Amino acid sequence: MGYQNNIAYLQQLTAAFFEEAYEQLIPTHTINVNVIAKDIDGDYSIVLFPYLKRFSTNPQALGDQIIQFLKAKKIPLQKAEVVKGFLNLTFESAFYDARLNEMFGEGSAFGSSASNGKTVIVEFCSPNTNKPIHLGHIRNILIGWSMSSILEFAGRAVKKVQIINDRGIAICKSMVAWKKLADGATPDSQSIKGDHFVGNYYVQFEKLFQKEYTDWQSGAGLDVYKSLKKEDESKEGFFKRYKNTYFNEYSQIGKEAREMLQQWESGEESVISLWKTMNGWVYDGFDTTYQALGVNFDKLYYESETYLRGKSTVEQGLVDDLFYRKEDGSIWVDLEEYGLDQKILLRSDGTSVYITQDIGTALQRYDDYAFDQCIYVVADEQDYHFQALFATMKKAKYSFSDQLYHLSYGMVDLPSGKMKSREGTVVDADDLITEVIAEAKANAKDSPNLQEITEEERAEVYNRIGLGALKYFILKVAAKKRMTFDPSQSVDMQGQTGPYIQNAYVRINSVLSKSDVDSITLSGEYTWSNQEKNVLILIDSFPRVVQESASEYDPSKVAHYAFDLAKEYHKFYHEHRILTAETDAAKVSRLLLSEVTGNVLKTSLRLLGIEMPERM
RNA sequence: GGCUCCGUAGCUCAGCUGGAUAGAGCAGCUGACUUCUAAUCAGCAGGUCUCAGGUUCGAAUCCUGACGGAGUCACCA
Repeated sequence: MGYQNNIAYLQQLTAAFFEEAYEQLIPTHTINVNVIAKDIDGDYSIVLFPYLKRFSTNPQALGDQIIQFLKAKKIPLQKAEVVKGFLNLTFESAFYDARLNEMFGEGSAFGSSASNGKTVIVEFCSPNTNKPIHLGHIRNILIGWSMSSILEFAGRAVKKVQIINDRGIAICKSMVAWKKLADGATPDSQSIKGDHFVGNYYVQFEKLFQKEYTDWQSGAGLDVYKSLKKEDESKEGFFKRYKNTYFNEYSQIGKEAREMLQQWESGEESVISLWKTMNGWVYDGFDTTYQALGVNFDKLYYESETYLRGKSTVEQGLVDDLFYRKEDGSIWVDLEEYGLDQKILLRSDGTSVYITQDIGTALQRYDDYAFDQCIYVVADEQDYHFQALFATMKKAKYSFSDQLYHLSYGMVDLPSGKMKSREGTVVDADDLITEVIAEAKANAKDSPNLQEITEEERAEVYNRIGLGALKYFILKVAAKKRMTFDPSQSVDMQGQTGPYIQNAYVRINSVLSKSDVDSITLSGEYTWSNQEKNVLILIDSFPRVVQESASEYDPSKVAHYAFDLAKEYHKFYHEHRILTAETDAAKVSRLLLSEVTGNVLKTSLRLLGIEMPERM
């Protein structure tokens, strides 16, 4: 846990220099230390430009001063020179032996931070219970899961939660359609996964509704069109716009769904019972998908259990004069002081809206965990909603309102454009998972390295490789950016992919298993090559990458790092013999380098929710 | 229209708290497996970092403005 990486080390030394030579305190993190580009001589460089004016000196003079300082401190430098305003430093080879020994000593904890005593809640996934999980949820889940792992590794106590949108008009639609059409069918009787089963009835409802609406448009709806249309508005445009109003005011089947919602709210026993049954089917289906993805949660919050608390909180806020009531009875909050708008908190009929239950849920969570931070992993289409939610909590003076954070990620597009359920272009999560694993199997089944293991073990290897490809493909893109998901690219296993990284680990694993060397401590007998130093410098930077990924809420940093490291290792592997190295010193050095690299690769992928196969 | 985000190679993406000659992967072309796992490696080719100004020793990165794309501005979630 005490590992200090080389960049931080040099920053600290430079700060100490400025303090000693100029009696100036310069914050260490502002000192610009970089790993030197490959084609320039040296390991690290300190950028001197920022200090020239301030200390009225020139690069050469300042550089020389720092060099003298470092020499006096007995820093093991092999070379130090000033080049065009940069102080370029090369450590002695033996310095890296010591660093590698340290990294090895940390074992699988290398890169982690000691607990900082903070509790962080990460909310992710959070599906509706009326349809199965799709590609959009997968990105959400992978970001949420990975972020949780990274934060935990970086020293926080993490609780993974979801808010399940288990009530409301959507699930009632599925229930109405089931009652009309199912004739008692169940997921078991039809051999369909529960969430898909319920989702099918949701689709059936929409079909019935659409037919009813279309019929109406050429009958009674015509008069409505004529009397309400805007100037020059086409029939098509009008009826598109009018759909919600039709649903609420005219639709027969819409009325059935709304009545069911009212019966639900008033606790009508038969409705509650059907609701429980159908949601139960959905949860069984979800569980299967979570298991396939290898994720789980510490606690599930249900909207049906938190919305009442949201309502009463809003009503109390009205009494406390934080909110106001309009003439029609709806309750609003004025967020202009936060640069936002008026926002509705309760409908005129007293029922709750989206933000209402979010208020209740946040309070419930704070009661449960007294969190230091609560992170909501939700797509960027809801940016405004979360601004409004957080501002409302602030206005209501909740102590934790500044500890709420919206991890806003970009939505997933297909090469053909946006996913649209109406056009059937939504990529189903279960299908996708099945497909990537099948692809991995197709690639791996003839591998000579998988012949000696059992069928079960082989299946596990296909699993890890397929999911590794899928997860890496999604997580390598910066969370906040919108991404294009090309299904054919997502199953690629060459180049910048999960399997490429897994392959580097498998190679290491294979070499280590053939080695006869037990415990190793290096003592500088071997001089590292440049390529080996590239790997050493990279593994040294791992703790820094983890910190960055955590503080920027972005798993893609870890993803790119894992690839960079695998790439450097593959290159090293080609250029150097390990088990049959020139000398024993070279052999043990390379073995230790390989082992630490393997550790870091495994940890990196674990932080992304990807498991390593032992062979492939 | 207001606000927010995005624009880097044919495609998918890094680099953005200012640093050295803008990088990967895929796709294309050429090579390397009797040798520790070739899901690998080496090489070739591919760029007006959307555009125009500004800030400065230095700008893909920061500022301003345009252009292009997306999201949002619901008594939906």
